[in-house]
Amino acid sequence: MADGPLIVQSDRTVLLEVAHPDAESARHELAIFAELERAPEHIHTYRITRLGLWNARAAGHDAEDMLATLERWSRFPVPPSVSIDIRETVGRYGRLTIERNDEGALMLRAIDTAVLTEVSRNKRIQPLLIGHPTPDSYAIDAWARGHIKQELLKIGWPAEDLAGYTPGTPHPIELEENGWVLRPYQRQAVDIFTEGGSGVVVLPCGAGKTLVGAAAMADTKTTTLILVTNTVSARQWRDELLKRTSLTAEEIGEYSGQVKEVKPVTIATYQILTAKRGGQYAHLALLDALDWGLIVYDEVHLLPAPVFKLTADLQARRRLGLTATLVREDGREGDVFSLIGPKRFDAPWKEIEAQGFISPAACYEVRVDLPAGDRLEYAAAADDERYRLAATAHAKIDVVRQLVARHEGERILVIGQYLDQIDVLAEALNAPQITGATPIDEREELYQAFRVGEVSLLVVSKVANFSIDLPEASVAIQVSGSFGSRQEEAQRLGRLLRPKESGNTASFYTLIARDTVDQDFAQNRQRFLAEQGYSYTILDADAIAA
DNA sequence: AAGATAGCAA
DNA sequence: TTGAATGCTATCTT
Repeated sequence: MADGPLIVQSDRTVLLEVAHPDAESARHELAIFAELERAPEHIHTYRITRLGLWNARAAGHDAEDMLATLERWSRFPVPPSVSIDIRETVGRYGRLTIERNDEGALMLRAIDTAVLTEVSRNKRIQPLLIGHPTPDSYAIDAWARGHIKQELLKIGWPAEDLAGYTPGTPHPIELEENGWVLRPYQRQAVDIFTEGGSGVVVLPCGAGKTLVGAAAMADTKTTTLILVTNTVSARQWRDELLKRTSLTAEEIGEYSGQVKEVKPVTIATYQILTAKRGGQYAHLALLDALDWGLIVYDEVHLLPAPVFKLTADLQARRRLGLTATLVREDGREGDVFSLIGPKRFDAPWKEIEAQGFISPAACYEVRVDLPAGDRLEYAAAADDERYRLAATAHAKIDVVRQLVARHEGERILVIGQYLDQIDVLAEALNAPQITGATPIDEREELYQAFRVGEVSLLVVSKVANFSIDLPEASVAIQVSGSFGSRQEEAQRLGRLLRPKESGNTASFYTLIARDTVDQDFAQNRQRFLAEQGYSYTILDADAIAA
C-alpha cells in the first residue's frame, strides 16, 4: 500500500501511525505476531520477536500470513532481511518434536538430524538425554519433559510437544446452556485447545474467560484443578461453574488458607502453592492429591515464578492458561510458552467488538499544569519525594470536580494511591471513602449503596484493584497511579467498567501532572491499555473546564 | 473450634 | 525508587 499505516524497519520494529484511517485494522492483524513496545501519542512501536512468531505459528498462522499482513499495510517495501528472518524463525517451530515411541517412552525427534546433533551438544540439554536409539531421535526421562522444552526454547529450537497427556480420573461435567449459549469464538477457542491439549487462550477482559475454562472442563470430563490469583476470583469461578455447568456444590472444593478441601473440581490460589514451610513447599501434595486430568491457570500472565518450577513436573497433564495479555513484566513469557504451552487462540477483536460482546472503555489522560509554587517545590525535592509531590498535586482536585460535574448522573469511582490524598478528596467532593482500613461490613454497605444508586460517587484506594466487582461504575478517575503492576491495573479496569446496557461506553481518566515523573510512569500504563484494545486520548485540563 | 491479630512475602 | 493492598501462617483469645 503506497500510504499504509505501517513502517517496517530492518531492526524488526514496526511503526504504526495511530491517526491513519487503516490503523485499527492493521493493529489487529499485527498484534497476532508482534508485541506493542511503546505507545506514545502519534506513533506506536511494535516489535517482532521470536516468541511472538512462534506463538502465532502455534495458533495456526504461517509465515506467509504474517508477511502478507506486513506487505498489505506497509508504506514502504518490507526489508528483505525482515521477511527472510520471519520465514526462518517461524520455520524453526516444529522441527523438533517430543513424542512417544511404541513402548510409550518419551523421545525427542527431529526432521533433520543436523538440528538434533546441534541441540544434543548443548551442555544443558545433554544431561537430559538418556539414549540415542535411532539417528533421528533421543530418549528422555518423563520428568525432564518440561525442563528440556525450557532449554530448547532458550537456544532457539522450540519443540512441539506431541507426547499426549494422562487421561486423569474421569468425572462427568456438562455445560448447562439454559438461557445462554457459548459464544462462537469461545467454542472455537475451546475446540483448538482440546485438540492441542495444552496452551494459552488469550481473550480481552470481559470476553468470558471463565466460560472457556468451563467448556474445556466439559470437553475433557476429568477431575480438574483450577489455579487463581485471589480468593475473590476463586469464589467467582465457583459461582460461575455452579451456574453454567452440571457441577454441584459437593463436587467443587476450595483449597485456600482457610479451607482445604480436595474435590473432583478444586479451586486453589497460587499463593498456597508457593507457601513454604521449613524451606519446603508446604502444599505440594495438592498437585498429586487426585489424578488431575486438567489444570486451569487463570490470569496466566500473573503466575508467580515458583509455580513455573512446579509446572515443569506436570507436563503429562492437560494445561489451559487463560489471560488477556501474554506480556509479563518480568520477561518470563518464554516459560509460559514452554511450560504451560503456546498460544492456541487469540481473540479476533474486530469480530467480538462487532458482535457487541465487549466495548472497551475510552481512556483519557488529562494533563494538569502545576502552579508555579508547586513547580518550584517539585524541582527542589529529592528524587524519592518527587513522585509523591507530582501525584498528589493540589491542582488535580479542581479537575476531578469538573470531571465529576461533567458526568453527573453516572456512577463514578475516584481512585487514588495515597491515603492522605484520599482523605482530602473525599472531603472536597463530599463523598464516602473506602480504604484498606475500612471494616469489611462497612465496605459491603457502601458497595451495595453504590450498586443500587444511593451513592453515586466513591473515593477508593487500592482496595478497588482487588476485591471488588463494581460493573455499575461507568466512570473511573485515577488521581495517582502506582509503581506496581500496571497490567493488573488494566485488568481490574476491565472488571470495573463493563459494556453498559445503555450502549454508552465507559470512561477512564488518568490525571497527570505535566512535565513531571508522573508523566513518565503514565507511558507504561498507556502501553498496557492500548495493548488490550482500549482507545487512548490525551486531554488538556483546560479543555475539561470548557 | 472459631475469631482476632501480627508478621511475612512478593 | 514507594506505598498500599493481598493471602498465608502462627499465635493468642474466647
